[in-house]
Amino acid sequence: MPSLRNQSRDMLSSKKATVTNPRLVVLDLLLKENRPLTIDQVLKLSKGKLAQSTLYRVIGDLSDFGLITEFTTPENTMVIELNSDEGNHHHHIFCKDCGSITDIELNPELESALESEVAKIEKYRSISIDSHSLELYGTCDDCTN
Amino acid sequence: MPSLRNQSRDMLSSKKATVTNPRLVVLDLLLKENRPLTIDQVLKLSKGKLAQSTLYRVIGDLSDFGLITEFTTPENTMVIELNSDEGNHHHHIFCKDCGSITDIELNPELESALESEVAKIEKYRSISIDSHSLELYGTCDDCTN
DNA sequence: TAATAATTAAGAATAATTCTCATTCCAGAC
DNA sequence: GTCTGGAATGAGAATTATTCTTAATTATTA
Repeated sequence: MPSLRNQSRDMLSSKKATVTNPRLVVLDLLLKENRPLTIDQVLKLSKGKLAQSTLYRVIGDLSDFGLITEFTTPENTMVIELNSDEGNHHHHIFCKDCGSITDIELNPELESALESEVAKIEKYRSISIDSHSLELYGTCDDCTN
Repeated sequence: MPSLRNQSRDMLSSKKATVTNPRLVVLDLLLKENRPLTIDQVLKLSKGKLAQSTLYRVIGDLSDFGLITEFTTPENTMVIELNSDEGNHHHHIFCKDCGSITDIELNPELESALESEVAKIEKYRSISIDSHSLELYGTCDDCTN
């Protein structure tokens, strides 16, 4: 039994979640690929081991457990990503040519400048802001060359 | 003939675009409401003067002319917004309760810090970035009280 | 290992958006 | 003002992504 599988098991157990095959398949894949994956990618990479409806439900479950995060591409399709232990905040670059999604972290000063600007906006407008997302759109490394 | 209508006409003419009723209806509405509008809002506010399929096509056309911008809500439905003459860059706050969408501008220093960070990322990763969007999710003024 | 509860798979249902194509409208030539 | 060719529209069908339903299967725990 590969180590990935044990990691996935542990992740589920640590959340007191039932350990089922579809959940393991999705977690294994995210651990193995170590990058955000679209629904299509998950389905293809898991080679028919998952029913599509199951995938969507499993994604909902894993999100609820706090193990993964969902977001969407500019074309409005779902992407999932493993939550790191530290839950570190980051952003994404979407390549308009190949559709690849890359994680980026802002330099910490900028990120905290952003946070404090958000806090200012909250106060000034008397609204409350739960989260923010910054997304970059462009052409990736591979597609530029 | 109201002034809105003339403004809308002028916008289309200035782009050498054919002036048609559906296009005028959409532009009039955006000028009148002066805020981002969802597809549903446009359809309701235009009270059956537009076929849904026409609306989607007109939105594509107006985007191509550079008159409006499309983006999407966290629930993945389309929103359109008039492009200001200066094309000033701004961001959005989405209220998770009432779904309202509000424009915000970052303070200029932060916005330019963001720009230069993006430039740095471009250089460092040898990618090219066309645009970025920052979106805030929370609860608006009205829904907080 | 059996009972119970949770999860799955398949396909139907839904929602947003795009497409098709026959009809209608607009803009420029007369 | 009328004509005409190309552009745009409207109605509904088609498509795509996602969610829902339900009977069957699987996981947990006693």
